[in-house]
Amino acid sequence: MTNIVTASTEYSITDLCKEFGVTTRTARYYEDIGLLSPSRRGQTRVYSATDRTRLRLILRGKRLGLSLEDSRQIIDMYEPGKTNIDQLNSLIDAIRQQRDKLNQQLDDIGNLLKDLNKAEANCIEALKTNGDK
Amino acid sequence: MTNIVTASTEYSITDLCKEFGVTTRTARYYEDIGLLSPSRRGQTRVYSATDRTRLRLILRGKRLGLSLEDSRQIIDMYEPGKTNIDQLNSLIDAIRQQRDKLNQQLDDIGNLLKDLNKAEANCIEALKTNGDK
DNA sequence: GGTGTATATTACGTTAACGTCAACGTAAGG
DNA sequence: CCTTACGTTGACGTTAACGTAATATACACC
Repeated sequence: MTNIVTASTEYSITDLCKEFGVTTRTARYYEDIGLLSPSRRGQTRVYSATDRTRLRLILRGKRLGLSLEDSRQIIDMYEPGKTNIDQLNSLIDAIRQQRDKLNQQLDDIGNLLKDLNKAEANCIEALKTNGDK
Repeated sequence: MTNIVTASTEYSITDLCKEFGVTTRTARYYEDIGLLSPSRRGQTRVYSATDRTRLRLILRGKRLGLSLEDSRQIIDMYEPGKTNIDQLNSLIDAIRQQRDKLNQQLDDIGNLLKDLNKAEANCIEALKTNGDK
């Protein structure tokens, strides 16, 4: 696999996908919608460390329930390219909105964790009293 | 709206939906798939405090990116009805899995918040240097 | 030289979670 | 009595995010 000559940091599509537990279809789909843009050796896709990072960020977003468009927006925040003042301001706005969502999630997770603890305690209690039969 | 005679804690579909910012279609859909089961006054749905709570939990789940099936599972954890030992054990297992997911999310949120802070700092910096023009 | 194994493109299929009509019933108000 | 507001049940439509199958190319191995 991993070519020896150009070994710097390149990944075949299957290697990269195996690493992250996604299918090749997924990687190609992300390319279709412009979330990834690996270079090509002939026809074959060659993924760089940058591509890998982007995929990692996308999947992190998915674990948080973000849409691919949300992830795209967030990833774009890292390499702004924005020069216009209006763009910068709306970017800051977007950042704050995402942060608000995340803080709401933090709150929700805290509550849900409490609920789960109670539920677990109930189960364990039920198991004890049930063990007496 | 809110009937005066039976005012204990009842909600019409529109009232409940307005409160949570969802459409009536959503509430009816949740009923279709068995996530809500309001009582009826004639044909008309009457939502109780319990129904309200369930809706609240569903929406909390959504904010965390859970599927409706995940939310159903979690809500079922609160009123176990489980009597069988095997059921109790698999329930505990489910609880732990959900908790693992939540801890992963906590980790992800922490990292993402850091990233957003950096991005914001970059923006503000760019605004300063841009302001000199 | 056949037999895999990885790659590609194209294209139709699928699932969740609703949106969006349409068509109708009913109770209240002017 | 007519309108307005809110309620009901269908039922087809829609979007995101892939799954899946068909077909074709290229390279390694025995």
